[in-house]
Amino acid sequence: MKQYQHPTADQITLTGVLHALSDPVRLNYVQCVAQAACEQSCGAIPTPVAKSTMSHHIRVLREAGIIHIRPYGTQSLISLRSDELEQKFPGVLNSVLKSAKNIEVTEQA
Amino acid sequence: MKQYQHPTADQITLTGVLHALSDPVRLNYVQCVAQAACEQSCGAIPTPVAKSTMSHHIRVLREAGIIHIRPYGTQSLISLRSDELEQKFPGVLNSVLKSAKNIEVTEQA
DNA sequence: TTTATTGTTCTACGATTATCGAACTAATCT
DNA sequence: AGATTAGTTCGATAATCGTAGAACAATAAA
Repeated sequence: MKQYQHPTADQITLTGVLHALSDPVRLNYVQCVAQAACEQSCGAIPTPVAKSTMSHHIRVLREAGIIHIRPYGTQSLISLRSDELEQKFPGVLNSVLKSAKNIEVTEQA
Repeated sequence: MKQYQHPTADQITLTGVLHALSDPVRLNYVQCVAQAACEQSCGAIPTPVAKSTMSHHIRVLREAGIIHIRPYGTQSLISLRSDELEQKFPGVLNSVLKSAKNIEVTEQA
């Protein structure tokens, strides 16, 4: 069974988190996972890039400590480490996701 | 008199802001400017890198819309565009700066 | 006018990053 | 057992990034 390494809370850094969220592909991905409010398989989320590129981005998000990956058969189930991030960097993830959501709405106007 | 181009509020992007803040040198710099609570000259803030590197970083912060630069004689006076950023991305800058400050305190423990 | 100060730009380098197609791996389905 | 599915890794490319020393530019001080 494939096992993924996730950083402990101590290993998560603010600049690492900001860096991971500063890429539009990754920010959009995290938004979609957040909106789903439950574990999503990798492929459940539409992506504008190749599968290999998406694997790369998901690895960046995992290594930054933003997502948790749970293997489930041939799928990888993704969830946000919201609680740990909120405890470590209060308000950062939530405010970023809210702003990203507002942008989405504004751009659809 | 040297004039600096600053992006308008419309031109400021969330990923641009996150990218600019994801570098430790720039995050530290923005923290120092925030703590000062008034315009600082470039050189008033200690930096761990060469002057030319710092000029580069300051340009990135300006182009991301995080800081405003006002030439003042041979100096450049730096201020945070806090209000505009708060209006556009509520809570993002403040929560990031608070977390950065907490890290600073924790690391001194 | 010359010198000093502050900060910028130029140029270059090494490292990192995002991208993708091809090939691969592990689990599940038939 | 073979085929399918989901996702990963490999290897390559091009672009971006952070770094710095040297040279420069604008302003102020002497």
